[in-house]
Amino acid sequence: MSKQQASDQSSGCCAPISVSALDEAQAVDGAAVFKALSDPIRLRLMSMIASAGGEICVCDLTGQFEVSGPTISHHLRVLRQAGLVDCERRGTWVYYWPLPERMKWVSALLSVPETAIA
Amino acid sequence: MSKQQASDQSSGCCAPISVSALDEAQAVDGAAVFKALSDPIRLRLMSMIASAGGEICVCDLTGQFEVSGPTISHHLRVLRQAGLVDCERRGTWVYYWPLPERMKWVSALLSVPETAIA
DNA sequence: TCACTGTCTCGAAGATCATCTAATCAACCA
DNA sequence: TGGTTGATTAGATGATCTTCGAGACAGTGA
Repeated sequence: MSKQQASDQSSGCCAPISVSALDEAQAVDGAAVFKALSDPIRLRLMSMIASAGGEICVCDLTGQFEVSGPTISHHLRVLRQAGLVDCERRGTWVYYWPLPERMKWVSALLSVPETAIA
Repeated sequence: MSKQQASDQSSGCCAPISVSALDEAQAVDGAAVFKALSDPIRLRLMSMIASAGGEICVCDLTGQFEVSGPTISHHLRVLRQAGLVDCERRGTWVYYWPLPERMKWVSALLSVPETAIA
């Protein structure tokens, strides 16, 4: 598990898109993260994982949605491949936790400096 | 033009997803904005519009991409429907500008407070 | 070893999306 | 009025995505 990882542009952050335009590679990487968050179920999963204060068991996630287990598992894999979360099996259960660096990177991409508003 | 507007949750911002979990309505609204940004072409369009320092003509956008004019027009409509940009025809040309409030709302949704990292 | 629980993978069906060409609309100019 | 240019809309097509059921895998406990 947690073998595959998104391309590693998550650390060195680039300027917000409101300051300088993205090049194509940055756009492809950014779009992949936004695509991972573009489903209401995935966004709620991400939000539940991120607000859990550490980590959260899959069994605590599945019950919150009206879709089947395999579907939740699929959505979690998409979030994992986008580099937004990671996971680990411990005994019977699998635990997920957020990767804040990646979230900060995406958030900064969209941030609007005060100087850019006026 | 600029008739249709995204549902108006763009002003009053909710807590970041790393602080409290989203309810379903917030997730649907947020996912719609992320979906609009989930295509590399749309993300670059958004970035070019946001970094133009005011507004930008469609004719300055179309030439930057290897897809046809109607395709660019389609992507711009998606950004418009997500409430991320607005536009106006002036004479022969159509100009687009960013809506920073919406961008700030999305950015804040993903922001990671320092207290939440430790 | 065997049964059971929790989670993931696989393959298929239906829905949605990106893109194109052709046609239309809006503004300008001769 | 008719021609030209810039941009959007309409309709079609191929690709991608969401979801499910069935089955496989990992771990626990009798």
